[in-house]
Amino acid sequence: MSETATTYNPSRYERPSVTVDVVIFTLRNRELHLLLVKRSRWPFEGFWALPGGFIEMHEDLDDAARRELEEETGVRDVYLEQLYTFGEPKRDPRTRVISIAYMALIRADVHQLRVSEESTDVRWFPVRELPQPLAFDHDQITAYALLRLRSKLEYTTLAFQLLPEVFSILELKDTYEQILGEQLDKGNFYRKIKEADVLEETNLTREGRGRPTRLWRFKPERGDKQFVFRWREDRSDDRDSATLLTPTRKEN
Amino acid sequence: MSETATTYNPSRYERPSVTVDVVIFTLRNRELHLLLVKRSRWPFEGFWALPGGFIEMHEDLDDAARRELEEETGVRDVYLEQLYTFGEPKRDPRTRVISIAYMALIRADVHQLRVSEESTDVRWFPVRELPQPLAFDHDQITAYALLRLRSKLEYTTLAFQLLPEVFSILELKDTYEQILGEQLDKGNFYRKIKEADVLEETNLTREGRGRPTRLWRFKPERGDKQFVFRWREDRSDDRDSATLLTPTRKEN
DNA sequence: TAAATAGTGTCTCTAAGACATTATGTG
DNA sequence: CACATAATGTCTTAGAGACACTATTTA
Repeated sequence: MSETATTYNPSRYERPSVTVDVVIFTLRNRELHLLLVKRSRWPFEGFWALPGGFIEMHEDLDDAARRELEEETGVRDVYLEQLYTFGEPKRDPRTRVISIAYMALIRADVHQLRVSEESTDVRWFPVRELPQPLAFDHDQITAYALLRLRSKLEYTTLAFQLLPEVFSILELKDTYEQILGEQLDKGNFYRKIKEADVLEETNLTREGRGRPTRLWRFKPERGDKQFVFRWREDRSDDRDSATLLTPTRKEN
Repeated sequence: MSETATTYNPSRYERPSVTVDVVIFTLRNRELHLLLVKRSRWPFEGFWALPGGFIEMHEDLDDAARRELEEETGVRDVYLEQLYTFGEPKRDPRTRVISIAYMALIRADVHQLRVSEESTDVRWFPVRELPQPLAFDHDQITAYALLRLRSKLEYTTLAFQLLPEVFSILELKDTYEQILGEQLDKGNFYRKIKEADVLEETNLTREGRGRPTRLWRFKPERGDKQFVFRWREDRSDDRDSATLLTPTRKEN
C-alpha cells in the first residue's frame, strides 16, 4: 500500500497557499449583479477580480468566506455556500494558490453595503455585462457560480435569499425569470408557489397603477431545500458544464 | 476596501497543509463497497481512514486524487469527481490540514485491483457495515459522498460507471435499488430506461435458471448527465444534509 | 408441465403547460 | 368607463406508478 495516508509528516512538505474567493450575488433594480474588486498590483493589475483572500491559520473555511464578505460589503448573516475548489497549479503566477470558491446571496433590501456607488475599485456588475477577462481563473469561477445558482433555483428556495423580506408573487416570478433567463407562465407560477406552501401572507399591500399587490413573506420554518419549482432535463450544476461554458484560460 | 485580494503577498502567510481524500466506491457481489486504509501511527492509529495524501506542489487537484486512487487500487481512467473541501481547523491534531474530498467509481469488472482479499490494512467495506468511527472527519466525508452518489444516480448515468461493460437491465435495476435502498418497479424501470435511449443492445445473452438475459452496453456517446431516472422532492446533495446525518465529531 | 426468471402491456391519476377569464385598483 | 395590473380557473396531455400479463429457458 501507499504510505501516504498513514505515515506522511505534513511538515516535511512544501505547502500551497489557500484562499477563499466569494461570488457575491444581489438583485439591484431586479437585475442580478455580482461584486468585483479591481486589482491594484501585479499579477493582473487593473483587472477585476472576485473578492477573496488568504485563509487564516485557525479559521474555519466558512468563516474565512464570511470574513471576506463582511470586509467588502459590511454584511453578515447571509446565505453562504461552498462551491468548488480550484487548484490548477499555474492559476496564480506568484506561487501555488488553491482557491476555495464560495457563493453568497445578499437580499435586495440590505442597505448597509459598504460599496459606494462612486467607488472605482469595488463595484456591482450586472451578470450579463461582466468585464472580461477577469483576473486569474475568476471567469471560470463566476460561470460556475451562475450555473449553480440557476440550477438550485429550481429545487430550492434560494430565490428568497435575494428578495426583500416582503415581496409580491410577481416579483418572485420576475426574479426567477431574471436568473433563469426565460419567461414563466403567470398562472402556473401562482399555482406552483401556492401549492408549495412556502409563503405566508402579510396584511401589507403595495399600490401601483392597477390593482394593488398583496405582499408575502417566506415561511421561516421551512428550510432551503423543501421546495421544487421545476425539474428539468438539462439541469447541470456540475463543474464539467461550467468548464464547457468558459474554457480554462491558461496563463503562461 | 480590504487589501486582501489585491495586496497580500502569499509568502508572508503561514500556510495550511492540503490533502486529497478519495471515497472510492465499487460494487462487489451486487453490494456497494468503499475502500478504507488502516492507519498505522498517530494520529488515529489503528483507525480506518479514507485513502488520501498531500498534494504535490506542481500537481493539479484532480491529478492528486487520481494518483492516490492509483496508488491504492492500481486503477486508472475511472469516474472521478470533486465533492467538497473540509477544513475545520482541528480536524487533524498535527497541524492545520485542509482536505479536498473526491469520489471515484470503479467498475465491477476491473480486476487489476491491488487490494488483495487478505490484506489487513487496506480493505473494501460494504457501505452498510463501515467501521465507526473513522479517523479524522472521514465519517462526515463518507456520509456526504454517499448522499451525493444517491442523489446523482437519479439524474445522471453514474450507475453505469459501477457496472461491467455489458450488463442486463435487471442488473442495472438491482444497482439502483442497492444504492437508493428502495425497491423499484420492474415494468416502470424497463420503460424508463428504454425511453431514455442510453442503452445499446449487444448480441450477447447470459444463461441462468430461467429465460436467458439480453445484455446491453451503455451508449458511449452520451455524456453523464443526459439521463433522468427520476426526480424526487427530497433530493439533497447538499453539504448541510450530510452534516445532519453525521454530526461533526470534534476531537479535542 | 412446473418452476424460474425475463420482459411487455395497460389502466389510472397527478401535475405541468397553455391559455382564458375574472378581480380590483386609478384617472 | 377605459386602462392597468393582479389573481384565479379550466382544459389538455404526458408521464409516473401500480399491477397484470406474456415469453423463454431449464429440470
